[in-house]
Amino acid sequence: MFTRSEENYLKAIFHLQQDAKDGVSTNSLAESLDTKAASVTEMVKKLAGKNLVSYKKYYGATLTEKGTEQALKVIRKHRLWESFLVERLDFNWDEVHDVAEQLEHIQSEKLVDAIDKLLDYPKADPHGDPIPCKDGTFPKENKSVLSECEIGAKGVIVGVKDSSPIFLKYLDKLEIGINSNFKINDKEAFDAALDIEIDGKPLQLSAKMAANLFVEFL
Amino acid sequence: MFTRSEENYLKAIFHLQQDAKDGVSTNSLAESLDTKAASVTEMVKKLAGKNLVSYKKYYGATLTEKGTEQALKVIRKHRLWESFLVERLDFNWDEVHDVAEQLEHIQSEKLVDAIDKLLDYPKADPHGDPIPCKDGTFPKENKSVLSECEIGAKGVIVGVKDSSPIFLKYLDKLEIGINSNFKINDKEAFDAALDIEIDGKPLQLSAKMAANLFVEFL
DNA sequence: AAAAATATTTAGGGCATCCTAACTATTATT
DNA sequence: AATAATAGTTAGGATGCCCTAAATATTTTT
Repeated sequence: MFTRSEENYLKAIFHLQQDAKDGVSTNSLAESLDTKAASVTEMVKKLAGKNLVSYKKYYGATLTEKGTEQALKVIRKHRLWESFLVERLDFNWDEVHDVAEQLEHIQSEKLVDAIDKLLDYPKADPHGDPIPCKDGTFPKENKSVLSECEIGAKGVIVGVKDSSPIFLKYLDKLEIGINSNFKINDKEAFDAALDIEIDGKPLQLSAKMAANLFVEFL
Repeated sequence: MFTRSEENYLKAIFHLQQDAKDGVSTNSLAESLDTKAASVTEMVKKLAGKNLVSYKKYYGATLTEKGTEQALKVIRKHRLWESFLVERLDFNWDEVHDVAEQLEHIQSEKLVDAIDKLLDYPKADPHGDPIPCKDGTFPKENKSVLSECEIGAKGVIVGVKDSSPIFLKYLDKLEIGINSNFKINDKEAFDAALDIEIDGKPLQLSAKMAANLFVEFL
């Protein structure tokens, strides 16, 4: 139906759209796809021709409904495969991304659905990112950023904002993971570091760390 | 490491090499890859340049050791994925081929090995084809073609020669599958049809059917 | 062994995706 | 508002893999 390249562009546009409210810029797409602006312009035109994005010269691209649908299918596959790798094949959460980037392009609805069923319809991937439902809707989420929580807040880590291996491995080292319990004891006035307990163990978390952890309250 | 197209060529050459003892012809490759002879010539030259096949103009192609190794890796992946689809995702044996054709190109040794382990190191895929070991050797096989067995022979179906959905579905209809027991009661002089019992149920199998079933004796 | 049939290769293009370099539009600075 | 800086587009070319048509080699037939 769509080429691998087209799917990658749609996915990238979808993700960049989440932050920036206007059209996704050529340069940001080029950076996120590790390609050059000229290639992006070309592809975006092609996608516009297929009614997957709407595109106005010099003003960036936005996914159409059709494009969003397709992007979500790819993201769904990516996150389901990541879940499968961790849940069933004992991959660590910092080593699933590249493989999932390949697996997300496998064309077989039957296969995705079977993986979904095998995992008992998971709501989130190993990084806590929500897995789109078949119909393109997202499961309801209710998460906050740890750095924005009040002193005294208690809850559970439910996701990471940054999924880079370097961050994930650091969390492993600190024994912080999805489902870890936390309680914020204090926040340093100087650098906004948190005095926090994770699964009962007290430690300090830098503001940058805390800004990349999603939590839910108990 | 290698492109999808290169991998497909290597695999096709490997399979065609099994029958024909001299080099694999341009035309047979073109047919089996559903492409044109001119494209084959071009690609075979490219593969020869990479030392994956040895090629003499007008006399066909043969895999080098390096090419064989690579072909076996792809075949291993294909057969492991087919096994996974049937064993863990409840695919039927007639619907795994196309998906496995995609999955076989996923680049991740860790992934293949994990699937292998998950399935407890299977020796054969759902069609009874042997799964190459990691080191490129094949598990020992000891199978015969049903049509060449003697009257009175007893044993177990262990594989199919033809894996086309049309044949596989027909076998399903007749309730013949891998591990079915058989006993040859008679062979018709006229058309070599077999009077046979499959799992105790007597039926007639045409010579053509019998020629596409592999068996092992008890 | 010459002619006919078949198989293979070469020549010349096409399409998808990428690239660099040159040009143009938009945005930021003064 | 003019100029400088930045972002985006266009032009032209490269690569990988495919194609058709024409040329050539091999094999089969007579």
